[in-house]
Amino acid sequence: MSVQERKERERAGRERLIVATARELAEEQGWDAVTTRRLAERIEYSQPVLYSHFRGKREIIGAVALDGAAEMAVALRAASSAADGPRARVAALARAYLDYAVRNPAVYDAMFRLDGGLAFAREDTPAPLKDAFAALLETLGEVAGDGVHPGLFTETFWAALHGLATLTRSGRLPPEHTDVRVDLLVDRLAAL
Amino acid sequence: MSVQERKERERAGRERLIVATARELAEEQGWDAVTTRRLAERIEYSQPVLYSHFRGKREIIGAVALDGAAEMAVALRAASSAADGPRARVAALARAYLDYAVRNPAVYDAMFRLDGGLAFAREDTPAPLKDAFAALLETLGEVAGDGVHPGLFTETFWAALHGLATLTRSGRLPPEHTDVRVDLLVDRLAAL
DNA sequence: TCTCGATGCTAGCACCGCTAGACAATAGAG
DNA sequence: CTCTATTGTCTAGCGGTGCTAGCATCGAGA
Repeated sequence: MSVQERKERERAGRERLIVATARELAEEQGWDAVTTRRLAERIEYSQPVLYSHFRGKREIIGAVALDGAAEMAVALRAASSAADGPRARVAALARAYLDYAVRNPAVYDAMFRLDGGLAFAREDTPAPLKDAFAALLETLGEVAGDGVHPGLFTETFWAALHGLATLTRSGRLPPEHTDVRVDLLVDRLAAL
Repeated sequence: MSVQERKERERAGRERLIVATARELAEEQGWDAVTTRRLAERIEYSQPVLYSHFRGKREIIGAVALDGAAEMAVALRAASSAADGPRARVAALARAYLDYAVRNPAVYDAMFRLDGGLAFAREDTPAPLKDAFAALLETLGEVAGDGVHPGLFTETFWAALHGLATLTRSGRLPPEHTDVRVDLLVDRLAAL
């Protein structure tokens, strides 16, 4: 019986290794460089091993996305709770969000740009994704304003942040004055 | 001399055919399905012909993006000018933008999600891109509010729309209540 | 010690973007 | 009208991709 448990542990460890290595590789050289061959070589196993853990590359992206969501939720809550007053909390949250996107571009892509086969905004949405959204909601919900649904407000604010993050990183918005744009968003969108 | 002209015309015609066919194929089956082989087959030429017009697939995406930008600029100006008053103009503009993204998802991706090798927000930015941004600016600039740079305001508003468009289409935001989110954006962000 | 199932490997599929080099069509010279 | 030179297009192939069939090896339990 203990043999089986050891095997399961080893298997779980290898799965974590795959996900961590995929993330590393993606952050180093971009997701296009994360090929099954390169990934297999880095973990020192053959390609088919990857397929005994994940259905395919998509699921690996999904796994990285879930890790990232949990991480981001922590970062968002930390930033928000370190600030005093609604205005400061919202501003800190927004900055933390964009900061995470800049510091972890590949993970951000896995979460919000690439197809990781994950369900969003549904009952069967994985817990880490729900929790990351909850982290946004906790701070943004209190500045939604009268008669505005907190969830819808959070979604809208999130979309704006996402637009800034993606357009800036792809070079479609100039990198300067990002803070001005964020301030604009915070000052106008939040009902303070 | 006239022979040369005829050849140039034919060449230009074929180039338009390539771009139009790439766009068709992308709208029908997504950009992943736009392979050089399939594209070559549809235009009834061999693959290398594509490379005598474009450096590679990226440039073809860029060409589709430029067509789309010109088209979108027209749509935005039409929507805006058909509305009375700043509030209505901004709302019409926002709806037209999202409407274009929904109706032409592949073109939208070519413009704002994929890498078409185009320069954004610079002096050497292609005219159609500049003009599409100008179309946004014409309407949004007048509601930027005192002391807010019209360009920066337009960028921020655009980013918010882009976020809504991409998150909704990728299933990360539920498709319902899009109009509520847009109204929120218009009412709060614009200084009316 | 032997058997048998689990596990990881090699090899290969169909497809990708892209290109070298052979070949055919055609414009211009004589 | 013929010949040559150039232009244009094609076939074939390179190294890569995600993914999988089927074989070999290893180790647990009898």
